[in-house]
Amino acid sequence: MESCWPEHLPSDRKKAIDELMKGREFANQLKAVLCDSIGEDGSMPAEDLVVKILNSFTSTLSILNRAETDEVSQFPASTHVGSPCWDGRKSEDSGESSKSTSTRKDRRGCYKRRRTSHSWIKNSPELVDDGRAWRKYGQKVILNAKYPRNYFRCTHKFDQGCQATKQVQRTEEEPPMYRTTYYGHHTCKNLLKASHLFLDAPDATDSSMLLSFGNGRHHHLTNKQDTPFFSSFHQ
DNA sequence: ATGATTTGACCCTA
DNA sequence: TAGGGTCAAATCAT
Repeated sequence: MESCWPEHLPSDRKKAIDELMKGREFANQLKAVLCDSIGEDGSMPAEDLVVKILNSFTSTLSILNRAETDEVSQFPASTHVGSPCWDGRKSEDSGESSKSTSTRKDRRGCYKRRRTSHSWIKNSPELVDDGRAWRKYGQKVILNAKYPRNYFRCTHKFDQGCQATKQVQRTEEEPPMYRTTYYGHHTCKNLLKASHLFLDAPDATDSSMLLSFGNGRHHHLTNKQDTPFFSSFHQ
């Protein structure tokens, strides 16, 4: 498998940083070129794109630099040994048996600190499809929040080891507002859905970017999965 | 049959 | 200990 990142190779990291700095420099130059050639009408999607690229470079560089100093012990050493580096939870090699309380206890130490990982927030009045395949894995009622928070991970977490997750929470503002907090970057190859977006052919049956927002811990719905979804494409 | 969602329990951090 | 993040069995949808 090509799952684990070469995080323990400082020389590779240096090279990666070097390459990223070069890339950022090139993006800067590209931006300058674009600024020269773009008209005065104010709309410059290309420059917008460049800005995003630059932000991406900058973020990645800061992640790498930070990791060099204080994220050395981000992952428990045991997770690198003989188990998938992205989780290492399934350590019950004794087959099933489970059911006992001891299997739950095995989760000890498996959580990572959220604070140290890179994140960014996106607010939107609608639930917009970001072109990625997400899988909902949890929902929590948050203190002092009117709406529950929804937790998503990348669908390819286990088959490609993609670490990306996101949280979506509706704010209490009058025009409904959805705050999406992204954690980590996608390392998976997931271009199928993205191309679907550009084709603008939602097929009506596969608008898989669906989020649910109940009013609390229990949805007061007639049926369990009657109407718990909002389609991001319905306008 | 397979994959996604729901939801209560578990576990970690502050 | 409370609040929040994650797991995983049960359930639902395709």
